[in-house]
Amino acid sequence: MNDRRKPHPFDRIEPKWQARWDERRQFHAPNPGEAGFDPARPKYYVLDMFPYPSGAGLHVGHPEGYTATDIVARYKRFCGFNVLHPMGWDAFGLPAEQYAIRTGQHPEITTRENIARFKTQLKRIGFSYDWEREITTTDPDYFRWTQWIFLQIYNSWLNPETQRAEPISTYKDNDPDSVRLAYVAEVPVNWCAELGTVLANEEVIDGKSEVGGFPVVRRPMRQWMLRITAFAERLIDELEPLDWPVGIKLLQRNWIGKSVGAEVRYAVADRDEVITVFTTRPDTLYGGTFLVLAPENPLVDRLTTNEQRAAVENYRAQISAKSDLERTELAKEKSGVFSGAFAINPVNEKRIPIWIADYVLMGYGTGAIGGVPAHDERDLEFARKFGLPIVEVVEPANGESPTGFFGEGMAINSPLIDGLPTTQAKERITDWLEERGAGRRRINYKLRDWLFSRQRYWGEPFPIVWENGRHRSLGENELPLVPPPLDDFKPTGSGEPPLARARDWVRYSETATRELNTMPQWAGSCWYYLRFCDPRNPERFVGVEAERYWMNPSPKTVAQGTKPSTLASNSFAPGGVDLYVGGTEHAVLHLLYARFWHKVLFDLGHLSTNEPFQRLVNQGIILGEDGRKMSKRWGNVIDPLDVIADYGADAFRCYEMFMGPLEQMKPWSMAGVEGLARFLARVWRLMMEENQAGEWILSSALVATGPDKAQLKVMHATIKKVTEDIEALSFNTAIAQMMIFVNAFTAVEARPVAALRLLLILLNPFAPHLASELWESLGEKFPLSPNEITDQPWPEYEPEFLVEDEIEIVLQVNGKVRDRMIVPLEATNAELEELARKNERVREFIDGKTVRKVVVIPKKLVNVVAN
RNA sequence: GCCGAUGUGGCGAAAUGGCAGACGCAACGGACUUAAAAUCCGUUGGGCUUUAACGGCCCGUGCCGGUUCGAGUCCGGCCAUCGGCACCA
Repeated sequence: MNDRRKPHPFDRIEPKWQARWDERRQFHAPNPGEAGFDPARPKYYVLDMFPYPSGAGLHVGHPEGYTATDIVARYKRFCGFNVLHPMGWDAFGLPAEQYAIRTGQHPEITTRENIARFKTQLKRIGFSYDWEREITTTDPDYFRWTQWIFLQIYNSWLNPETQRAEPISTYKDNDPDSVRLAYVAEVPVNWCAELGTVLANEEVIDGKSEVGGFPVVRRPMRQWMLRITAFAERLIDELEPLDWPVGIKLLQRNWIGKSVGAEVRYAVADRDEVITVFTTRPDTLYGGTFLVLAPENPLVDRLTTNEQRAAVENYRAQISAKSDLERTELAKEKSGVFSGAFAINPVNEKRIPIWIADYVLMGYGTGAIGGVPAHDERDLEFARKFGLPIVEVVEPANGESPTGFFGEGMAINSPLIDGLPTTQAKERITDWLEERGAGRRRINYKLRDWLFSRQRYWGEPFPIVWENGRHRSLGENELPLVPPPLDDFKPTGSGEPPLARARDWVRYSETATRELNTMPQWAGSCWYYLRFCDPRNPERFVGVEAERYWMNPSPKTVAQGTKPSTLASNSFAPGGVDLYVGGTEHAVLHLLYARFWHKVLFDLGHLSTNEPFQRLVNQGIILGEDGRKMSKRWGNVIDPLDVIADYGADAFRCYEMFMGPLEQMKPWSMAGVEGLARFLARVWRLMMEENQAGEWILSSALVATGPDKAQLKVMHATIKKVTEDIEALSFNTAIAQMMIFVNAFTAVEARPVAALRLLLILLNPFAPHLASELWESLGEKFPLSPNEITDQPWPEYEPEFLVEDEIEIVLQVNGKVRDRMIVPLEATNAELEELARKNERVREFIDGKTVRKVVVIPKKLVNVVAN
């Protein structure tokens, strides 16, 4: 590789332009009110999911999305937009803390080093970030506002009347702590002993921690929770108008998991107790032959009869000993125990047994269900195992057996609703329940409240103190609350967070102590896109004017016709980041959490839009050359800097985009990079040649004369294709078109400078160093004022150059291509048919047959149908 | 099990229902060179066919069927791979 002559001097020109861009503050986007701000320009906010600066550095997967957004950013600047294109660091996180535990090196040092490495890599790729807006979530100037936002959440509640978050002061009942959007609860949590911390459900995969793969067990602990469930409905509804991939919307909807149904109250026989269950099929109530409680349900203690107590306790002990993993692994076989108690089915007054089984989850619904074995797969399995009665109450339309039919049909054996189809039966029976106070309509969500505390050192401390067993918030003037210095970052092992070691820090006053938990890593990434709008503001998390400017659609963009929303809601205010690109791994959690925080801040009047990200695109994973996922284990990880050393940043960027559609998973190919390097070298040699001393000088083939007709056609076809493809993020085909352009101009001896200049503008977003350098070189001999590529407008194509005088018409017989002919553009359909019928090849194939029909598609083809 | 995405040459991939395989990689041939590299020009889905020559014919977009003058594209049914969820009542 090294002994090969470099095809063009990228190693010289790339650092040159990168330095120049820095000196000129080329990509700094001025805010309203700042010097250089031009209110006439529309804005465009294009954002990458900012990385966690790991010790391993970037691999070629990261820059795929970054290159895509960089192309869009540079393109939009040519189009006259004021472009916000920032980058920063999601720097709190477990790896730095674990490294600190192993080595004693403070996570701050590790983090700083990792950031430096990442930044070097990103700069070497030539991304046009506004580095003056760089932010780091571990910086006190940043996390003071993370803490401030937490206090906003802590000090508000969701008013059920308005369905909007309001200051807690508007809550008039006597226990505000019971409705705060941030609250403390004793909840069964995922405790990971190895990591010494609790984890969110989402961070637990198959009963093991997502980080490290350590075992996780359920255990009740006192934790901070965020009331995201209060926003479940809005998180579903307001997803609708967003320009996101349908698959991601679906993933979010499924995660929230809305179920519409009814709550049914069962009186317990001979006891003053009531069991409430949730069902989506109230129409099957007559088929309910038993109730099942989750083992953790507190009712179990009160209902179990003395005869059954030993058996029940034994069962509960078995269940609690199981990890979540075992519980799901053993899910194939139903287990359970009879409580000894009975309930009364409200629709028919029948006594039905109350069972306890772990297939009923405490965390969903009411932790109790009505067993309808005929029409629920799980209940059927359970009933068969324990010999419980099966009553059929829904008849399928196709005449199959009702038992084991789980779909919708017609109600039978149900006096109140017999003969009704399921939908109506549900309505009727729910009305009946509501009239008698035996139940009511109810919507349930799979989404749980967000477990927000972690027992870690390397995270944002909670701005909370405890006094007399109660929590209260710090004042805003006490922020940022910086973590205390520590030497020992290890978990204490008891579940008490490492911050407990900082005795002096913990003591807030004579009578008050600080909260010891820290926030999860998600916290910093929930609002970073807002801070980018105004990253140095010392007064506010984001300035009012900056937020309004960057987060709302430009008037021009709106005029261009964003579709009016179908959503008629008082909480609807369209806008947000114009383009957000990142991996699918954040399809659910990060996006859901960020949307939640955004809505709280919007409701409280701190923001002007109700959603953070208007348009979302997921880039696909880049696999190793062996087709496997890139990982240290397979030794197939590729470092961008190695690629750049051999082929240059421009070739790297172009290859990343040429590999295939952005959203698709695709394997890396070094030979492919070489191909793109060759393409760029061909561009270089269109304009440059070597003199006898081996120096690059302007090519003698360059001419000041205008391009000819054929050349104009290629030029305008390329403008059209590249422009449309960038808008559609189809970068691979945009590059293919530029290759066609280059191939066309390689073949000619006299190359019009105007055509080459056009190419350089179109190529600039993809290969900015090369395009800038060549543009500058052309200016030496062919002066232009102003002679700066970035001062050029994006070219517009003229359709007149694309139309031809003559066009090729395909001739088909029975749908098969048999010949083609060149005809004048203005040829009529009748003339085309006439020519087709006379065509020798066509006649050959219709010979001896009868022409049934002739299909003429103007400017395209003639199809003669004959048999 | 449920939901979603994807299936096109040796490889990465293109194709508003209208010439399948643009563009690139790899391979092969040629020019330049003492030679190689680099560069430039050409060939390259499969099969069949004495085509003097420009060639010609058939098949081909995971499989089966349908709609249509015409299907990679639309519809129905399968199969395979990948991803997500997974006792959510």
